[in-house]
Amino acid sequence: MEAGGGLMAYWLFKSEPDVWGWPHQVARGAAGEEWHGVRNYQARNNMRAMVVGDQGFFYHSNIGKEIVGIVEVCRTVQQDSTTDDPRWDCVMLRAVRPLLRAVSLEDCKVQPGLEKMVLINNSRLSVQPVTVDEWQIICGLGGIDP
DNA sequence: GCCAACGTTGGC
DNA sequence: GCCAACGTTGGC
Repeated sequence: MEAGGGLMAYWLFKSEPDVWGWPHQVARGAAGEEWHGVRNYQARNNMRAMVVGDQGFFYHSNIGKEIVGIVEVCRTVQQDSTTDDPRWDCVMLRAVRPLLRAVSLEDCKVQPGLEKMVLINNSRLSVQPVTVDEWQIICGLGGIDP
């Protein structure tokens, strides 16, 4: 699997918008920003599986509880610069585009085809996989082409 | 602000 | 390796 060639993978990244929200991410521009601070093995392992070019939803937890934009992995994992603990590393993400309409957690819960979303069934996982079908459904709800 | 769910830690 | 205690997340 490689950027531009192999299979595209999809993900979802959660952040509390008062700490790090979509506007912060957009302000970083093409340079992107480390998705640091993850201290959970499952979330970290998901990041380890990412390649440059993978796409992700940007979700606002706690405040809003909605998917607001699309990000792209622009650097594969390396040590999380906010800790010396070698267990934790992170990818770099850049904002790609906003959804035309935010897609809320509630929208996802009632939408046929999203019953198995990790967002709904494992709400505490901060970096989670999204299936192609889920990606397409949510892009549709968000008013953009997948 | 509450609390259920879940992940991590550390004593044994 | 088990499991009780503890801390955190995040929806409500």
